Amino acid sequence: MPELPDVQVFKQYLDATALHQTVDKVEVMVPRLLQKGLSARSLQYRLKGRRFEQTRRHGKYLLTATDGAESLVLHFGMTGRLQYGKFNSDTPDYTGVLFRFDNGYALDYINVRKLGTVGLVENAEQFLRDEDLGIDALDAALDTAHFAELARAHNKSVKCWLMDQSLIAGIGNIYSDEILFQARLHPKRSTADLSDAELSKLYRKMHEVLDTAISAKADPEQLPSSYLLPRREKGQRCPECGGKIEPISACGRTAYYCPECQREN
DNA sequence: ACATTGACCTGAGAGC
DNA sequence: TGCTCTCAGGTCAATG
Repeated sequence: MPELPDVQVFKQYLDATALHQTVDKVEVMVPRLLQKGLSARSLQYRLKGRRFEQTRRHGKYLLTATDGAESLVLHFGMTGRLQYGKFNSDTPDYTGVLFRFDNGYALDYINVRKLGTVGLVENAEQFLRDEDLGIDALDAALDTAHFAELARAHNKSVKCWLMDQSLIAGIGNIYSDEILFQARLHPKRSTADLSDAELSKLYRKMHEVLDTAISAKADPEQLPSSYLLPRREKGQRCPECGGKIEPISACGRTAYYCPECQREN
């Protein structure tokens, strides 16, 4: 689930629930989720008594500054999510890390597939650099000129390029499909070959899709009927032309697209 | 440089 | 019903 829109929704959720709560205890059920070198003991020790003060999202990462010097870093992998509620001893299935607050509530970091990260960093900016993350897809500094420049500097398939977190952070397999469908571009087109008009449309559609998805709370059911996502499956009908949606292997993932609306040339 | 593959995990769904 | 196979919204390392 967690690409940029999903993580933005998690951010809003955390803001509305766990923000300003004081951490009383941290329970780590799945140690492998912890950032390399971080022990459950250390996480607990460093967070105890701290309050969650401010959140920010960069790409697929959610960073939560505490009232101390450190920020909590969450990455959700493919199946991570958050759940806040009154603490009771039988935690939900798949809770990886549980942050208990002194008000009797707890924030669950839940992750079925255990691919994800819970970490603690001193310097958020430094962390983002260390992770080699590019500019956030919705950062105002990423204007259409910068976007085009990034595209021209590479010669990769446009889907691969959109998903490359070191160039633009936040877009994954699902939303790259939607953005490419809305821009009517074939996933395997090379970024170096895109015209100015195509790049400009791609930029606009990237914003449109991400904004729309956030407004829809990242729920495919709530997306406009012109969107691919709710029909992202082999043999489903294209919302534009009624043709069949096809899978194609691109970038080591399965891309779904409309061969009619998204021509290769 | 760029693309692909397999690994890391577990569950859901398809097919037999 | 139960088994086996494949696949899944993420990233990383190794390989062509």
